[in-house]
Amino acid sequence: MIRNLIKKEIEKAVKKLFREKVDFVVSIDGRFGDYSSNVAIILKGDPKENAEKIKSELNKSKFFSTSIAGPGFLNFTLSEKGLVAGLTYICDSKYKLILGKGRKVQVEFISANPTGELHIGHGRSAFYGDALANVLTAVGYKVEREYFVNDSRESTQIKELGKTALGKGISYLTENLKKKIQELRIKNQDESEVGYLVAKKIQKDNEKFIKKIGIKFDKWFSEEKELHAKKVFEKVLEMLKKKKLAYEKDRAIWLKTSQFGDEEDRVIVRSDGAVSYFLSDIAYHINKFGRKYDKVIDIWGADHHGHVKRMMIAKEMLKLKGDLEILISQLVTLKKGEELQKLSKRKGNVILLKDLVEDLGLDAVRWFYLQKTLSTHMEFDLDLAKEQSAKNPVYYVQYAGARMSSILAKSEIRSTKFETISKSEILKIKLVRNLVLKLIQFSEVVEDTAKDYQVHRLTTYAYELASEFSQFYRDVKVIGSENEKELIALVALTRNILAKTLKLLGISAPEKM
RNA sequence: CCCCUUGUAGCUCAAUGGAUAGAGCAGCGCUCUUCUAAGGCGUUGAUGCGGGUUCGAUUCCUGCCGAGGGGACCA
Repeated sequence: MIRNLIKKEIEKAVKKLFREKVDFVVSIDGRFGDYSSNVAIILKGDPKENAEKIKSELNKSKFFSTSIAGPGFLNFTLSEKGLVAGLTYICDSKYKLILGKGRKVQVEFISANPTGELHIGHGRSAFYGDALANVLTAVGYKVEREYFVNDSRESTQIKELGKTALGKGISYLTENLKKKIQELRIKNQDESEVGYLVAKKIQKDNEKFIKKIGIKFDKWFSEEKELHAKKVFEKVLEMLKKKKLAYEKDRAIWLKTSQFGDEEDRVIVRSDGAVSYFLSDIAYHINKFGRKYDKVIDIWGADHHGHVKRMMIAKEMLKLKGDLEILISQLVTLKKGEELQKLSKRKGNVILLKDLVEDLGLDAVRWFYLQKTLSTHMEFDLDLAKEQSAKNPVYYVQYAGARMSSILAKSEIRSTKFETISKSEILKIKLVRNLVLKLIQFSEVVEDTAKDYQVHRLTTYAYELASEFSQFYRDVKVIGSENEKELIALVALTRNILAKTLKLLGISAPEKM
């Protein structure tokens, strides 16, 4: 909010002083001030002269003071009025981040095949997708979470699963699956049917587990029920043929994606008559956009990245309305000795997410995943993860929160209105000022994250906030202070913002540790 | 061979084209008569290699080297 205010003031000044329009940034940078901007350097002419001009124009502001440094950077230091304005903004209960403006967004993630339990690779998409959905909700989008269940009787993996259940194969075979197969007392001999039944059971377990790790989906979209049973593929095919976007060749049906920039046309119905994955995806996206989302976000594993282009092309071909964004999550490889091994459910070479959560605890696991960007190539080492877990920064952050709770519980003062902070002298204390600045950044961090989806920024922010508080805690005694009332309000606010940040990440904020 | 992603400190990760590349862990020093020492303070230590664009490059372009993924009528 303060950042936007500074930006607007600069824009005003630039408009008045220069004829140019420039694309400048105001960044949170505490090294030389509280915020800083490169505007004077980007403008034509001598950067320092530009900076001087802008500075003298901005000096009218009562919210911040401006200084010039380096090659022409403008650094802004908030005045007390500025700090109070920032605080007011994040405290105002009526206030809501309105970036999303109530637009409908769907986030589809995990969507693991119902052929086995979730492994550590799925953990990424699971927690990232969940946190992203939280953030988008926080800025005013209407968000729906969806999980695509790849349970079509026709699909290869369901048939393979059926084969295994009938003792004719070993794909996906684990101890757990053996148990399930026994429980089902299979009589039917049809691979598809058996596979479907087993998959249904596996899916049910996975849904239970996902709920247990704190993720709630609005919709579990069954390929079999929603697409296959409703003959959607036939309808889509007919439509594609009618629009002359599909044709038959070598007994298969192809989509003319090459006319829209793809390297080659793609098969949508195999020569054996089975629907390809691509057609299934197209039908699914027609369904999605038919539900009138303004934006659809798919989170896919890197092994599907080759499909991104053709999916985008298909969307264009069909003129589906709304934005489609496909995010790629890099895969997780297992480190065993010096060798890297790809996770494979078919080979049974996996570490289950369930086991990881049991060993390390949900909060530590969530933090572990969420502190990395989606593009990090993770080499997973279970021993290392366990070793690190005890020192997971999540505990540091939670510990700071517990200290805040402890202060609040011990103080006699129960009124925690933020207005008291602004009316007092405490803003003159350096450590209070630092803490307040960090609090003010909260809305800015959330806003940035909603724009670029870099959810890990929130873990960094949570850590920084905890760190600012820890320093404050060391030197500023709250209970018994002559400013106790004001300081209590500050602690309560810090506690509130920290809890909000952790909630976005899906991490708990215990009162005691 | 082609395409995508990627290479930052001993390890795990950050860094909207910006200023002195940040954290955590590990290491080495301090620091509990004080609201929780799971804390605080200090310190050692890094952009794979070579060009280019730019006032400025970890970031953009390009060549090489390494890693992961894709290049199926599997998903």
